Amino acid sequence: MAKVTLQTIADRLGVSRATVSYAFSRPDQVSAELRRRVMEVADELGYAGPNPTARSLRLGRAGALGLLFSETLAYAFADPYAVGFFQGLATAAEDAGVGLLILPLPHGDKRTEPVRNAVVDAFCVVSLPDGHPALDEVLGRKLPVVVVDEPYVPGHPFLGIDEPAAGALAARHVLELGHRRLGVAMVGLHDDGHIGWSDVARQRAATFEAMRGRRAGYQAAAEEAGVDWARVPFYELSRNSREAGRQAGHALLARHPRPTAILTNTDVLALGVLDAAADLGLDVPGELSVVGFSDSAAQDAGLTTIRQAKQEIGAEAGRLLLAGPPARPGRVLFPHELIVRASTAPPPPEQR
Amino acid sequence: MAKVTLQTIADRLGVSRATVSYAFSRPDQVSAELRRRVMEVADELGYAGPNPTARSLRLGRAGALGLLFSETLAYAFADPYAVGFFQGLATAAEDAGVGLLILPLPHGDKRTEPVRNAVVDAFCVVSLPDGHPALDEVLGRKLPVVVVDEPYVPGHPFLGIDEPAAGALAARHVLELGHRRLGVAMVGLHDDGHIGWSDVARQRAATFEAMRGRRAGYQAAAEEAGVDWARVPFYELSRNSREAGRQAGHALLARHPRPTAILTNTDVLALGVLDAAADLGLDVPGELSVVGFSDSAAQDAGLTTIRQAKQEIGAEAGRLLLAGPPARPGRVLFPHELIVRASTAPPPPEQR
DNA sequence: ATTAAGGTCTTAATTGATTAAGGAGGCAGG
DNA sequence: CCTGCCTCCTTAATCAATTAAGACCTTAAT
Repeated sequence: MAKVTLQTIADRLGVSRATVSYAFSRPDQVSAELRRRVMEVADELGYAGPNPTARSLRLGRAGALGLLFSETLAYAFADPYAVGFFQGLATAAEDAGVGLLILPLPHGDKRTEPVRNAVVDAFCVVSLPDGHPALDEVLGRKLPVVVVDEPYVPGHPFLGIDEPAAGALAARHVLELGHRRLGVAMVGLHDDGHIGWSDVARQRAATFEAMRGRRAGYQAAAEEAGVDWARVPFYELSRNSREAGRQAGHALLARHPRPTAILTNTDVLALGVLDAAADLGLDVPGELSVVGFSDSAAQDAGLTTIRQAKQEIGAEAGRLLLAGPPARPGRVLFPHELIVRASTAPPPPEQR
Repeated sequence: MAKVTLQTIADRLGVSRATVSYAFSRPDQVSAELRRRVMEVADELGYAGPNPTARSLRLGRAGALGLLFSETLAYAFADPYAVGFFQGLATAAEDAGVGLLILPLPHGDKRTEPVRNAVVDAFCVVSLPDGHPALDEVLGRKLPVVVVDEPYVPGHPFLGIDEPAAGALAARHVLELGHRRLGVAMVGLHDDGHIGWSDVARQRAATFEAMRGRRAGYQAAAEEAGVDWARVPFYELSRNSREAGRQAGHALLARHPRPTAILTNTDVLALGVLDAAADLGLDVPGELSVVGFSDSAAQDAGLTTIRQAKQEIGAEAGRLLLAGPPARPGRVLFPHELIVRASTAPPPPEQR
C-alpha cells in the first residue's frame, strides 16, 4: 500500500516509465494492448493517476487563479457586492477550466505564507487596504496580477469604477432634490475596527482607497451645493451588516437637526438605516431619503442606489488573467449609474 | 530575464543550491553574512522565492482543500445556504492556513480534468447528484474526502442533517395547525432542468439524495395525518431563486381548491411564494401558510422555516479534512429545528 | 534488395525545490 | 597535541512526472 507512481506500474510491466506516462496522457503513442495492460495494472495497484503537483511542476502551469480578499472569507461572502464580483470571476475561471484558489489572509498578524506557497498562475487582489503586507507578497511572486477596487498598483491592471464620480453622483441626487441636512454612514474606510463619529481629518485618512475616493465624491458634491461638509454627521462602521446600518441610522437620526437624507456606502447598510427609520416611525422617503451603493441588495427594498457592474468586473478580471500576457497595466474604469427607486424624494417642505 | 531558480543564485555566489535553500527556509543553518548576500542577489535577480509547486512536490503537501459544488459557482453563491456553509468551511481553512480551491464542474459535458489536476490535499464535495462523474473522479484521487448533504458514499465521512426527519418536521407543523390542503414547491430534485408539476413517480426518482429524503419526509408526515399525497400538487423548479418561487407560488395558488399551506425547499423559494401571495392579495398567514427551509433568508421576512447548522457543518467539514487521517467514515447528522415565525397559522375556518 | 516510412518503446534530460548525512575548519578542554 | 564539538557548507538522493530524440522492428514501396 505504499505510494504508487508511474514507476511502480512501469516496473510491474517491465516497461519504461515514459511508456506508462504516454499511456495516460497520449494514448496514440502506445499500442492499444499495452495501454490496456497499463490501465489494468494501474487499477490493480490503486494508482491515483499522474500526480498533479509533479505534472504542474513539469508543465509550468498550476491551473488555478489565486484570489485575495481583504476580509475574512466568512465576512466577504456576507456582502452581496463581493458575491456578485465573485460570480463573474468564477464564471470566467469555469470557462477556462481552471480552479479558483481562495487564499486566507490570516487574522491580525502578517503570516503571509499562504500567498507565498500558493500554487497558482496569477493573482486577483480585491479591496486591500493601502500598504497591506499581503500585497507585497503577491507582487513578490512576479506573477500576473490584477487589482480590483483597491489599491491601485502602478504597472498592473486595475479594475473598478470612478469612485469620486460615483460618490458625487449619489450625493448630487439628494442635493438636487433639495436636501441640505445630510448624514453619512460608511463602512470599510479603515482597518482599525473603529465604530462611531468621524471628523473630516479621519475621513480623509482612510486606508481603503476606493472608499476614500467615494467619500471625497460625497464631499465635493456637497460643497459644490454650498453644504458645509464639516457639519455633516459622519458615522463610521467596521462591519457591513444590516445591524450595523441600523446602529448608524439611529445615531444619525438622533441628531438635531435631524438629517433629511442619509448616504450610505453599501446597500446592506442602507437597509439597516431603513430599519432605524422604521423603528422611529419615520416615513421614507417622505421624511427621510436614503441612498445605498452597488445595487446589490436594493431592488426588493426599493432602494435608490448606484449600480456598478460587479459581475462584469469579475469576468473581466478573470479574462485578463487567463488570456495570457498582454494585459496592459492601467486603470480600467467600469460604468456606474444612479438607480432611483422609492427611497429618495424631496425633503418635507418645513425642512426648507 | 530568464527563469531564476535557487540554482541561479547559487551559481552567482559560487555556493551550492542547498545553501541557498537553507538561506530561505532555515536561516539558522547559514551564516548571517551569507544569508544577507543570498537575499541581495535574489533581489537583484528578481527571484520570486522558492517555487511553490516544486516545494509542494518535495514536501508532499499542497496546502489547499478542493471544493466541489454541484452547481455553477455563479449560481451556488446566490444561495444563502451555500454561502453559510462556505463561510464555515472558509473559517476552518483560514485557521489552518490553507487555501480553498474551488473547482469548476464544466457545464454539461463530463470534462473533469480540473478535478484530476487539482493540487489539493483533500476534497470536500457538496451536493452532487447521484452518479455524477466528478464524484468518481474525486474518489479516484484517493485523497481524504468528506461529502456534505449528498450523496452518501460508503467509506467516507458524510455530513448533513436527517433529511426525512427535517422534512417531516416541517410538514407536521402545518398539519398540526390543521392544514389539509397542502402544496409543495421544490428545487434541486433533478438535474434535468424540468420546471412544472411532478407526479409521485418522478418525485421519488429524484437524483439528489438529500432532497429526495426531505420530500419523503413531507410525504410520510402527510400520510400519517391522513392526507393523500398523490393529490398534493407538487411544483418542481430548476433554479433556486425568488422569481422561481413566485412562479411556483402562482401555479400552486391557481389550483382549485387552493392550497392553504405551501411547503418549500429553501427560504429563497418561500420568499417567492410570499411574493405570489402578495400579488394575489392573499393574507399570510391568515389565508395561506408558507414554510421555508434552512433559515438562511427567513428572519427578515418572518418566515417559518427549518434551521440547520450550515456554518457548523462547513466548519466540521474543514476540521475533518485538515486534522489528518482519523476521520472515520459514516454519517454525522447535525441537528435541525423548527423555527416558527409569522408565515404559518391555522387555516381559515371555512377551509375546514 | 534497398530504402523509406511507421509504429512502438526507451533513454535521458528536465522541472525546482528539500534535507539527511557528511566533510572541513575553528576553537576549547583535557 | 589530541579529541570533541560547533558552525557552516556541500554532496547527493528524492519528490513524480513530461517529452524530445533516438533505437529497433515491421511493413510497404521502388
